[in-house]
Amino acid sequence: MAELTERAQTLLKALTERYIRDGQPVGSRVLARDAGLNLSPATIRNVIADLEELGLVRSPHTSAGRVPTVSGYRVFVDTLLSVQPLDNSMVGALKQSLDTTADTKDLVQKASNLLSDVTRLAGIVTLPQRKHSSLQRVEFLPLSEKKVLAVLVLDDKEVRNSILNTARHYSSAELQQFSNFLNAQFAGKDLDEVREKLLAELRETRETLDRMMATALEMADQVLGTAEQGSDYVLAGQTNLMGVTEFCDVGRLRQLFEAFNEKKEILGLLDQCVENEGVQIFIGEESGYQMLDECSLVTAPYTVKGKVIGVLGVIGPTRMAYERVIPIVDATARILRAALNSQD
Amino acid sequence: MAELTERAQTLLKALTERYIRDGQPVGSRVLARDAGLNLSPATIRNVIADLEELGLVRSPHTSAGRVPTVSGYRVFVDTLLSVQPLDNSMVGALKQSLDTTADTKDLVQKASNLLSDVTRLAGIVTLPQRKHSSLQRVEFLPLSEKKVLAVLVLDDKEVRNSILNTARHYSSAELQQFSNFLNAQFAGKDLDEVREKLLAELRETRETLDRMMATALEMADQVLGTAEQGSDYVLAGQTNLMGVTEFCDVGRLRQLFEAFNEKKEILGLLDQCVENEGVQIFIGEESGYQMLDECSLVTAPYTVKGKVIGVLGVIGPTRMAYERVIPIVDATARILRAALNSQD
DNA sequence: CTTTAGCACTCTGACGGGACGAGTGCTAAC
DNA sequence: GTTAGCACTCGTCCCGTCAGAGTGCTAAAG
Repeated sequence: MAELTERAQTLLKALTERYIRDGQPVGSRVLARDAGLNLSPATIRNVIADLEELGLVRSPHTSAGRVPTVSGYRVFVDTLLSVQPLDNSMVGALKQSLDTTADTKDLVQKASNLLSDVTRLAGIVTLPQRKHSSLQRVEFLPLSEKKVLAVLVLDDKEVRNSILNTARHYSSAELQQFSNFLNAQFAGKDLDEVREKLLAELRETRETLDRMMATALEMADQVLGTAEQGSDYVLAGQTNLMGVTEFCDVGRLRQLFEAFNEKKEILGLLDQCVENEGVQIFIGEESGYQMLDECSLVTAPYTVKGKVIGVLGVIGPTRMAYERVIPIVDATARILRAALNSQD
Repeated sequence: MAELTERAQTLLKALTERYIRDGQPVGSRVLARDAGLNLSPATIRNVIADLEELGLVRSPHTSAGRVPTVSGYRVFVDTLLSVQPLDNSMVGALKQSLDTTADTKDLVQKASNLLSDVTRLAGIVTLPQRKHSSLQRVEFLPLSEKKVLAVLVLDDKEVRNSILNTARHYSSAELQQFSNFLNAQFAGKDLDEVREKLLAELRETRETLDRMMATALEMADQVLGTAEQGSDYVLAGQTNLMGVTEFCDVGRLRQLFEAFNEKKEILGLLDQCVENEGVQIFIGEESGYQMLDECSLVTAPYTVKGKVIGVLGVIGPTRMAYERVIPIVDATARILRAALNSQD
């Protein structure tokens, strides 16, 4: 692949940019004017023919211009693209919209909106994976005759409560005891570590027949069960995709939206981006999911305390303005990280 | 309007049903076969001409069949419609999917999914209006140096927490005092009543300079502020609408989806249904919102302890199977009410 | 007076051909 | 290596035609 001549590269770049701009197959004539090289259309045609040979462009039909293929886009984003640095006012604006006072869920929602607003495409942000976060404390409050409210504090920004149905009534004092016991045992530990120890203790304690501890542990187990939600994401700005000419067909659009509802597959795809540091791009069928056929996905992971805990990105047509979208996704990831890490 | 002859009614009914069934303008020939009356197409045409005069049907173009107008639909649903009673197995299935263990938010989400799944249209459920519900208790927990977690228990199913940023650190003991004080004062009272008393006390207490009480009240005020979210709704199954032939145009579809995102207008519409007991129907432009032009909305309010606290319903094309949708909406409202009222 | 048959009329949608424009590939000349 | 010229191929747009569906009207039958 590296044996593309400089000229061929320039032309592929010009062609792709042009096609991204106005969505029409690009002919040799416009390319001659557009590319800056002082060449006649005929020469251009020769070079383009080579590109076609290599599978980087193709023509939709005999006498139309050329359109980048998936490989063409790949080369374009990997080696030809000149990303526009984000101007500072933009960064400021982004930062401002993600004020740090909100809780995690809010932040994620806002980040998603932000991405979709700024790119005019669909924004997607996974909820932070909390299984590696530590348990700060647990509280139990009596709610009614046979209901107990469990409050799980994960960190400064993340609190979850769940309602437990109990076999009998528990008094405030009893519950307080439970809380104290559990906090002494588990506070500060990782959630999955807690889970593990919990099960071990549960087995052991059953044998020693310490009713109170057993109950406390069972309760804790229940809470963790409900708290350990599967991963999920927040999507925003799907309607933006309806403006895109590629999806003028309702059938296509429907497929896409149904994929969004399914979540499983999209999540699988997003999971692949977790390892990769920095911006990652899936173009069209590269994703392996054919409902994202004419879509590209631009993602970046975000971290808390150095650990990657989620992914955010933008979904749009393959024909999207990568040079604009990439820095935006990148910046948003950094800003979200900053917002999540701020401990004020 | 009541001066429709029996025959005209029968024909309008047959025509509407037929049109709902297959979406094509209905001609006199099919109507002659379909309506059960033993009349020739020619006779039918005369009657239909009268209906057109009355504005109940219209033809899309000169030599097409007829289509019901909004007024036509109105007459149809108000006086001609024979709603199918829901068979019991269906009711059972509905009940089952709304198990009562979930919390309010979950229930609402599930109800919405249910509506959309069963009707194959879009389901919509407003979140319960909680401003008339009573405050069961308040708890404050220290979270970190200058953060306090406030837990607001509204009732057995509804717990909210919010994180307060405080001016200085408060100890567990202090916070416990606050909780006790507030619970003594306000537990069991309506939320807006609490709010009112709170403001009054706040003024008074400032003068007496009781620092502790003042702080407690201020905190409570903050919590109430965050807890009193504006009304909102949960929508499900929008993708179902993409299968509907009426919305084959992406532009239309987009308008509709953007209206869903706006929420304000839809909420305004739903609010109108709160007063009305039982199922209410908006057909097409009747709603007054032109983004719902070719849509109908079938709603029913749901209650808790006798008070209407929300609305649920279905959004679909005017050409929807009312006789099926109406009982489903009705039943779902009852089932949701049962689920919300169960106090086990 | 109501119902019906017959008929002319109108409109839509599908099909097909011709003109046009865009763009290519090839060849031969620079 | 580059370019101009030219024949060729498609896709699109614009009719004109034709069949089908359904109407409105009129005149006859019940």
